[in-house]
Amino acid sequence: MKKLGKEFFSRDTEIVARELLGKVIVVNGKKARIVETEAYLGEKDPASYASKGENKVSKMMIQDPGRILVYNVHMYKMLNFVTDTFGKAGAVLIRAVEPLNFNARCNGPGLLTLGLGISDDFHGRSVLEAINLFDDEFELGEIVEGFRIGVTKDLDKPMRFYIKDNAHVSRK
DNA sequence: GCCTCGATTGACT
DNA sequence: GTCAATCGAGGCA
Repeated sequence: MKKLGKEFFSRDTEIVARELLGKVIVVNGKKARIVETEAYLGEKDPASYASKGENKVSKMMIQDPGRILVYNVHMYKMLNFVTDTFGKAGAVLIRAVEPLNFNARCNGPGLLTLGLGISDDFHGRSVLEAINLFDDEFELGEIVEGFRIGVTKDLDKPMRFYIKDNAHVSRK
């Protein structure tokens, strides 16, 4: 299996979000396949924290790519990967994964962090060190584009990507 | 310190 | 479809 490096994340957020589908994430000895992602862009994206000035999340979004970004919404943690180049805000939210060597519900951004044991400790650390991502040449089905879920102000462009007919994709 | 809000989820009508 | 649990961050004083 090929391990994903920093260069994978040093590209447009949208491209990274799309190509993250089907990749294998390994953390805490647990393996899961990514089946759903969303792209969050810079200042021009009203749903992105980067459009709300400087804060914990946006400061991480402009860091160098390949970092892990964790934040809270209600009582749940969200797992994101920082994308694009240093100084340019961008991040991909992992919305759903398919568990491979363990058993837990992971069909939602708040649930997969629970299932994988992601905590605030991961915030700011490198994808190359705290988490491993692999490309195992998985045969993707059709990729579906859609609008983001749960955001109050979305763009007029689809920023959500998921694998068609995958049972582990989050709700509706 | 106090108040509000949210990139959520699950239970309910 | 509606609603509440529950908590960190941000705004304000």
